[in-house]
Amino acid sequence: MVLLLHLFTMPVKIAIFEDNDRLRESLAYLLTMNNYEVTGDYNQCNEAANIVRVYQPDVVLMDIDMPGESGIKGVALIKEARPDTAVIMYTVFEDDEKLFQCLCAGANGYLLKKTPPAKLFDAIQEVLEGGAPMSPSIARKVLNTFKNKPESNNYMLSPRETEVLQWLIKGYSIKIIASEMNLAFDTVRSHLKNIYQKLHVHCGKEAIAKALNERIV
Amino acid sequence: MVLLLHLFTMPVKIAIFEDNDRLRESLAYLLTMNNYEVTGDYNQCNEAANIVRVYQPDVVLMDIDMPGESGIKGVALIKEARPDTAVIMYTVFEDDEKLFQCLCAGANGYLLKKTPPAKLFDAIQEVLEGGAPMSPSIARKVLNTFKNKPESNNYMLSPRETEVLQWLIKGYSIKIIASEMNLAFDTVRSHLKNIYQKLHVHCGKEAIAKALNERIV
DNA sequence: ACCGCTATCGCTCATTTGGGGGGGATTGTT
DNA sequence: AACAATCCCCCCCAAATGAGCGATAGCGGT
Repeated sequence: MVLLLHLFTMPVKIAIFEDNDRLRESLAYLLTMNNYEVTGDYNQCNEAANIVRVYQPDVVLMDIDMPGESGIKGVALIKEARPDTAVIMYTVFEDDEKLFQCLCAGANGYLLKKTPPAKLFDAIQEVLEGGAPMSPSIARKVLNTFKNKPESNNYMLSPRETEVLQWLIKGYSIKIIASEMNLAFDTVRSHLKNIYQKLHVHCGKEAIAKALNERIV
Repeated sequence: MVLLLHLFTMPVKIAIFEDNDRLRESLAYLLTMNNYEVTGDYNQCNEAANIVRVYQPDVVLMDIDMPGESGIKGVALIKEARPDTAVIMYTVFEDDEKLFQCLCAGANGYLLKKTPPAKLFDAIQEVLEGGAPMSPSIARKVLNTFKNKPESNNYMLSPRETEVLQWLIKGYSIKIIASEMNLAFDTVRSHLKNIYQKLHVHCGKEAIAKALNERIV
């Protein structure tokens, strides 16, 4: 509701970071023609923090490959300077490495450059409404990170062993675990020995690493 | 390309799992009227595995709250029986718990029931193209899981200490780390001592737990 | 030239841990 | 009744580890 009012009273302010001059100017033109206010377009993002502080754009379109600081760093700068600014990545890269670096830096959306203009407008609208516009292949990658590996879980830990493991992965020592669970010191060790066997590891550190990486918790 | 051909030759097959009779029938009607082939609509998903094996739907719309097995279990069943079937959750729930359980089970999309029909068709199209349609608020939740906590990292570990820590979180022993890094046993121990101080922990297990949970790696 | 920091290595000592035994109690299955 | 699985407890020993000392060498900043 508030948002719609806002849209009627003043145009959406957008900043563009993109080092390809032609593309950047095309984008600015396209957005301006569609009643967006382009507060500025830049061919590098070294000054991104100051720019968003001064012009307070609602949305930023951010390329990744630019001279100077990369767009990934750019997102971080912007999110630190003005968290309310929504940042949509706009890039040709679709490798996991760059994608997840951007997401970790706080990007609100991730569009591939092959996105048609109509979808671009949709995306801007969506991010303004609190969404997270992503190109289909990107969204798929993101969801896939949640899928469990099928083989990972079944180590047939008994309930009690699972419980001990949960204390272990908090970094607690045997002695502490024993007192937390109201067990004898040697009982906990006994459980641990069985856990190590079932996980095919030979010390607590390996067990913690394996448990946390394969989410057996 | 292949996909478009497919669309022209035969309608998209859809199965619906939804325990609200009125809603389920409305959906089936709506889809049928728009040239989709509804292979079946069901008020519970206990037999989901067999159903998708027999009718081989391209897309499944899956509710969560149903009598018998929950829709979350339903996704898992379907994905195990026929991974090629795209499953779109269609539910009123937007709590993190259920959301991430569905994603872990392998859901390909997640729509809230307040989604207007037009968007529903868009979503079906998107999932067929290999995307991951999500309601805006859901997509935002998903992206937020990637954002780093800002305060977490800066423990001022030196480059060398970081390197030692990276070996440590793989579960390696001091002796192994020393040989991997071509260092003396006591040097590694020395680094570890400093790491423990900087991380405010007092043993390797705690360090591993902290490093993995706060992604200092 | 001095200082601080890091990286490297060394030495003790007490504690923790892993690996190997063993046994008894309970429960559910065959 | 026999059996397997789980849970609980105990002992011993060798290795790994944490904590406390100290030392040298290099490197950059003042």
